[in-house]
Amino acid sequence: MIAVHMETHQLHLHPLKKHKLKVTKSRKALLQVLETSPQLLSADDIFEKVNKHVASDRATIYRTLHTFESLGIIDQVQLNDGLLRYEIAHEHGHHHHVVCTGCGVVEHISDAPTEKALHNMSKKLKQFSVITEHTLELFGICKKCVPKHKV
Amino acid sequence: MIAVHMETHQLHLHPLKKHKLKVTKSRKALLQVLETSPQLLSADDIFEKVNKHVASDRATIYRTLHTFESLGIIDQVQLNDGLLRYEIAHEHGHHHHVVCTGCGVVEHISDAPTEKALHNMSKKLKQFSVITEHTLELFGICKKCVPKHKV
DNA sequence: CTCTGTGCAAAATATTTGCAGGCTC
DNA sequence: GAGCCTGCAAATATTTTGCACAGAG
Repeated sequence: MIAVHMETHQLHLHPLKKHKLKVTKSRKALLQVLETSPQLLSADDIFEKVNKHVASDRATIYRTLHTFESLGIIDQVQLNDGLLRYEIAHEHGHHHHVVCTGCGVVEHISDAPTEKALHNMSKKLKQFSVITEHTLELFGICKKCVPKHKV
Repeated sequence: MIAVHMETHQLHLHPLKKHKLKVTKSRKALLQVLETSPQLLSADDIFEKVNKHVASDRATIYRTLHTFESLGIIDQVQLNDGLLRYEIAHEHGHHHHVVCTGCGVVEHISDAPTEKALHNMSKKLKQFSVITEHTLELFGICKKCVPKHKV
C-alpha cells in the first residue's frame, strides 16, 4: 500500500519537475483532479473541483492548463458543445473518445480498422492530396446509464 | 440563363416560405452567403459577408442562425477551434468534412467502409452498449494550397 | 393592420491580460 | 533572495436577451 501511494505521488510530481515547473498547491490539485476523473473536464469543471481542495482562481486554472498543454502534460479535446475539455496526456499516442451523454464518462478508443478505413478514404478525395489529422468522437449511453433511460 | 437564375432564386426563397418565415433582406443575404461559400462559416464570418450586401446586426445573424438550424435549413459544425460553423443543410443526410487548413475549403465525405468500421468498433466497447452519434472531421491541405506550402 | 423580425443596448458567458505581492527553489 | 506563480481586477471575445420600432404578409 505504501509503495502504491508513493508511486502515485511520484506520478503527480514528476511531470512538473521534469519540465522545471514549480510545484504549487494549485498545480498539484489540478493534476490530481484530471488524473482521477473518468470524464473529460472543462476549465470550469476543473476550477470547481480544484477549489474543493485548495483555493484557486480561474485565471490560474486557465494559465496552468495552457502551460500543461503546451508542454504535453495534458491534451485538449473539443467535443460538440464548444467548450475545450482536458485530459491527462496519454503516452499511447493517437486515440479517440466515446462519451456518455448521460454521465460524461469516457472510454478511449484506438481502432486499427477504422484508422485504415480513414486512410483509404483520404486517398479518394478529389480536392485533397494531404491529410494531416482528424478528429473523431463518439457519443452514446454507457451501460450504467442505460437503465435510467429505460425508466 | 433565365431559367437558371429563376431556379437559383427559387432555392433562396423556398426554404423560407416553406417554413412560413418572412422573407427579409437579412435572411436572403444570409442564405445567399452560405449557399455560395466553399467554406464553413462562423457567425462572425457570416456577419461580415452579409454586411457587404445589406446592413444587419450580429444579434439578427445569431437569431437567424438559430432559427434556420432548428428548422433544418442549415447545419452546425464544430471544428477544432471552438467556433460553431454553419453550412446549408445537405439533403443527403449523414456526412463529414475535410477542411483545408490553408484556405478553409471544404469537401464533403460519406464513406461506407469507414462507417462500417466505426460500427464494428462500437460493438467492441467495454462500457458502452449504445452509440447514438459521432463526429468526424479531417484536416489537410487542398491541392490548390499545396504549392504554397512547398515554397 | 397584425405580428414577426430587426436594431440597439445591455447582460451573460468564456477567456485573457496587467500588475503587485507570495511562494518555491 | 530571485524569479516564477498566483490572486485580483479589468479587458476582450462571443453569444444571448429585452424592448421598441420597422417592415412583410
